[in-house]
Amino acid sequence: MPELPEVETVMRGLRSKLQGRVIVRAQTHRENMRWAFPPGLAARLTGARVESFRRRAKYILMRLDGGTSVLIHLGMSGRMNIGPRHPNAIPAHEHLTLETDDGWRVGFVDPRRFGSVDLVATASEDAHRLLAGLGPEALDEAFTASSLSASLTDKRTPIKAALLDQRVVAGLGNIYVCEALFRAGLSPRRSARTVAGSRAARLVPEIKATLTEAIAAGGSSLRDYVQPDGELGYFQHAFKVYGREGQQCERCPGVPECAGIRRIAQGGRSTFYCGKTQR
DNA sequence: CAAGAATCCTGTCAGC
DNA sequence: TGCTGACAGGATTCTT
Repeated sequence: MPELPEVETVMRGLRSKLQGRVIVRAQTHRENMRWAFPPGLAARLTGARVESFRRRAKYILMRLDGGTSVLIHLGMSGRMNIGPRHPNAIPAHEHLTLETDDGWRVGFVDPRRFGSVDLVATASEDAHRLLAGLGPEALDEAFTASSLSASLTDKRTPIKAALLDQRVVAGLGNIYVCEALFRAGLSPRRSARTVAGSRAARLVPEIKATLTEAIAAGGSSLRDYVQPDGELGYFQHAFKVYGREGQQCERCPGVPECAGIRRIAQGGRSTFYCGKTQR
């Protein structure tokens, strides 16, 4: 379920285990995920020292010495697993394995293979084709009500779809869009251009709070962002509307005219919302 | 050009 | 228990 908070938490987990370490061994176990791995990926990783990490939208950037960064996207089903180095067989759907000089083994597992790995020059990371068109980071101070308003002004698409568009704001996915719209009291069906203005002023702080709270939940529930089973980054998080079709929302306790949380399809994806409090 | 649909792939789960 | 179909948190690419 990698949206911004999960990717952030996975990135922090990788940082806690890999930053400053030397990769003594790297192996790919197929030639591609969503796209072909870049030529020489394993060779470039082998012997490299991991300098630092950062996240951009739902991408993780791992900077190596020598001026190369590894660009990682977890897709829909991507996970990072870490554990003591061992000689066992490759786990199912593990496509990339790294081993560090202090005895850890990191595996990138992605059954659905919508994830990706690429190399990019550290000095020009943001010029990579996958990053170049991204909008402002959802948690960056450059993402404001006025900046959001400006990008929604002419959009007739539903606000739900607009917020999923990474060119409008980077990092949100289906779950947190639903959650943020609920908190802001805005209908996911509302035309995006009608959110420009005062409604955007209500929405932006809720987007940020939703994401910040989710990241905090990950940070507080996981030691070094690593689960006991070695999986990085994921955590239990209670959603207010996502996945709660038919349940009473927290704003309508005992309100008879509230039909409960609805589920509709928008652009082929499920949207959850309260028809009474979200307008 | 904007917006919606199709698409990549496998696992899981509900229903029969 | 086993089969089938729907669906899944993404984002690019293709069509309209």
